[in-house]
Amino acid sequence: MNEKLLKPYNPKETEARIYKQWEESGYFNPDKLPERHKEAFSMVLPPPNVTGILHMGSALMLAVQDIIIRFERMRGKKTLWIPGTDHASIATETRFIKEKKISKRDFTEKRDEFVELVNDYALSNQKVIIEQMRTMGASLDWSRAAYTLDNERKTAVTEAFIKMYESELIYMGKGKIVNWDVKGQTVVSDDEIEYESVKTPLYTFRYSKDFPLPISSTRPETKVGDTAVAVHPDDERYRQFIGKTFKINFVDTELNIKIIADPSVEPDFGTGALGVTPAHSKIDEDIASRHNLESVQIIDELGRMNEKAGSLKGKKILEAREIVVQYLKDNSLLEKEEVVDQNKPKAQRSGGIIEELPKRHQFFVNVNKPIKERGGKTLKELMRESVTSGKIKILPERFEKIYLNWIDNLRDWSISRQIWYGHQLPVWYKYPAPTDDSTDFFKVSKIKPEGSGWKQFEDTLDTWFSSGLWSFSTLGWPEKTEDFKNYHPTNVLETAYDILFFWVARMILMSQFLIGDVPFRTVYLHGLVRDEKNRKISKSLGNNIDPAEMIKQFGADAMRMAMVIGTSPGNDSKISTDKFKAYKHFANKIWNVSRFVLTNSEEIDYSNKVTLSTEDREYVEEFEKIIDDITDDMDNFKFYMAAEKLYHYFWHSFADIIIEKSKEKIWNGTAEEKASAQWTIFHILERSLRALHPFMPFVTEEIWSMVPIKNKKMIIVESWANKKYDHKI
RNA sequence: GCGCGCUUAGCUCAGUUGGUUAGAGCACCUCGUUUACACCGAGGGGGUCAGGAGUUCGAAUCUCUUAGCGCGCACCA
Repeated sequence: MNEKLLKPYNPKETEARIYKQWEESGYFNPDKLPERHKEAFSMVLPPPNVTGILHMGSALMLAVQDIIIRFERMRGKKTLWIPGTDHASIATETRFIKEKKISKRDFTEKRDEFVELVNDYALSNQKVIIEQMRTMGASLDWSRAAYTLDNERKTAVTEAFIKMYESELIYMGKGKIVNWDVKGQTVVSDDEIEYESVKTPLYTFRYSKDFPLPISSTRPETKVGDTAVAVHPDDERYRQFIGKTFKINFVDTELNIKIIADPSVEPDFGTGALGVTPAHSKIDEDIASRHNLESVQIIDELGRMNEKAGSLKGKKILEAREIVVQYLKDNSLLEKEEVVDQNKPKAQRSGGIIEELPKRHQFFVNVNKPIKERGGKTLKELMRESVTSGKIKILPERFEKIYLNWIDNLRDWSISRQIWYGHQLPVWYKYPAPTDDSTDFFKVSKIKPEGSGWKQFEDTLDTWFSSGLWSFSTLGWPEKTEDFKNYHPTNVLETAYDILFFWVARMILMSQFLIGDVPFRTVYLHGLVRDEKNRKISKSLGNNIDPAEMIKQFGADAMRMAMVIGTSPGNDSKISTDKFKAYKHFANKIWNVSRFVLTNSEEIDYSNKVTLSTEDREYVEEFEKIIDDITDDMDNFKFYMAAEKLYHYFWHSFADIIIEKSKEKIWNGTAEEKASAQWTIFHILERSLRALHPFMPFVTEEIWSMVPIKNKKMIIVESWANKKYDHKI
């Protein structure tokens, strides 16, 4: 009888020691697992950002994924779970600038110096995060740890970019409209925009007194960039004007407005006439390209009117709007002013206004281009088919519909960012760049091209470009490594639903094009963790529960159970300190039950037959049935269910009934009754510890070290509790 | 506009293909402490399963519908 057992369970004294034992055992590394582990099972950890400390969402994902990997390891799989961290380009750089109160302008000629500072900052954060992942008990193979910006991953990113460029999937958009984040001073993708619904005035007016048709706009200041008015071809009201061009003076700017007919115009919306601003609206850009209209940029990258805006030059957007509205009033051009609902686009990361404007030298991924190497299918089709064919299963299923809905509306992915911390594009040009964007002024290449004067493009890649390669870049791709052969496609991708498009979809895109296969078989999505008032946990609300603090107070096992129980797939979950407390009590319950069983039973030799009483046999059979159920739940990703069943069985059947009844038999029963009862409680405890291990690895490993079983190993590599996986001890 | 969810006990949520008296945790109430555990045990109260209609021998579960809440995408002249 171990003296440790006499005191209450103390996670603090136990966890770090156990984690060290696991690491020393090498069992996190599939190459060092015992013989019986043959069939490969792999997962990649969604790499946490190196922007700061671990949050509740990461704690949830670590808990769930570690449960999966420990379960499969016990079932005899050759398990690989790859850790890593994400440089999170835009997020890290923004955070660094804010925290250190640094201005990029001070580094105008010293980009390398700046990048090095950000990198130091990132790596020091990385250490903290990695340490916290360990405290969760995560059985990650640290020998294979990756960083999205390390050398191996740089090689993968460059290779991917060049391959995509050669297949004409990556192209340079020559003055194509981008989403410009005025505050963050960078281009962002469509997915990085959030919409805020606001009330805003909609003005209905004419450019000038003699202009025949009124138009409506919430942004009259952009109308100085108009080159056409579009009407529906069947609209009787305006048919007579189609094809005519009007020369007008609008707020001191000369405009040439051509009246065009385009079926995309809704006759019933507003006046049925649409002022076309080709430089500042993607829709208008499309109309303009159909009608060969001139495009005039009138807003600059600082969010001000430029020299093409005449007297408005230099004015901020809102100032310009006021001036224009005043002009309309002064000249009796304003016909109507009404308040309408509008979705105002904002940059998700910086919170800044998004302006649509044309920008040169920006790169895009074409999602509609047929790919020769992939049977003429487009990226969009490949992404779609991966799921519709059933090759990838998304759980819960409703997210498959959400995914497909997103694919159907997908536009080309803009991948250039005006951020310094990240993967610089492998694209070179002769300085200075030509002004006319002639087709071959740049070269795509791993290294600087021969000859003098070559300069690398300043821009870096969208951080999700490197994350998209994660399922195979972590396995050594583009090298043909053993790891890649053995572990790709990975089995399960477990992540939060809010990065389904950002990450999951991009991984499918990259893998389908570069590998010709899916990156994983099953996508299991968990929800967001919210506080007890159902608010999203965030720094600004100050409602952040620090996982590290919870682990200190209640132990990692309690933390894991609290994260998992009550958390159904794809649904947001609520967390409160009460929940941690409840499972801390449970850890102690397991401890106390073990103390009782181990002091009241002896070493079990499973080769010796014990004749069980009818009652005890029923207990054992009932237990086996429950373990079968739990195994099913695990197979179906119902971890919340499995955990709850285990909790309930262990406490309210095993402890409250079976153990209570065994006391009488052990203390006052016949020799047969005693032996039967002892065997039963020992057997159920021993099996329960195995079943509990994926969920509560520390306390079960600690107790296992005291359980008198012949030839036992650490519980982390023992067989799963299910009879099917029973092998003689 | 297109699409997807949710509404079950005071709170947080389960409830698989329709099948006895609808479950759990927390909270609450009563009783109990010399021998595994008060981080405990025994017992208890509490629900028109959002409203309505239908299918069925039978509906929390399937269909339609109303209301409220939430989410994704698109539009946003």
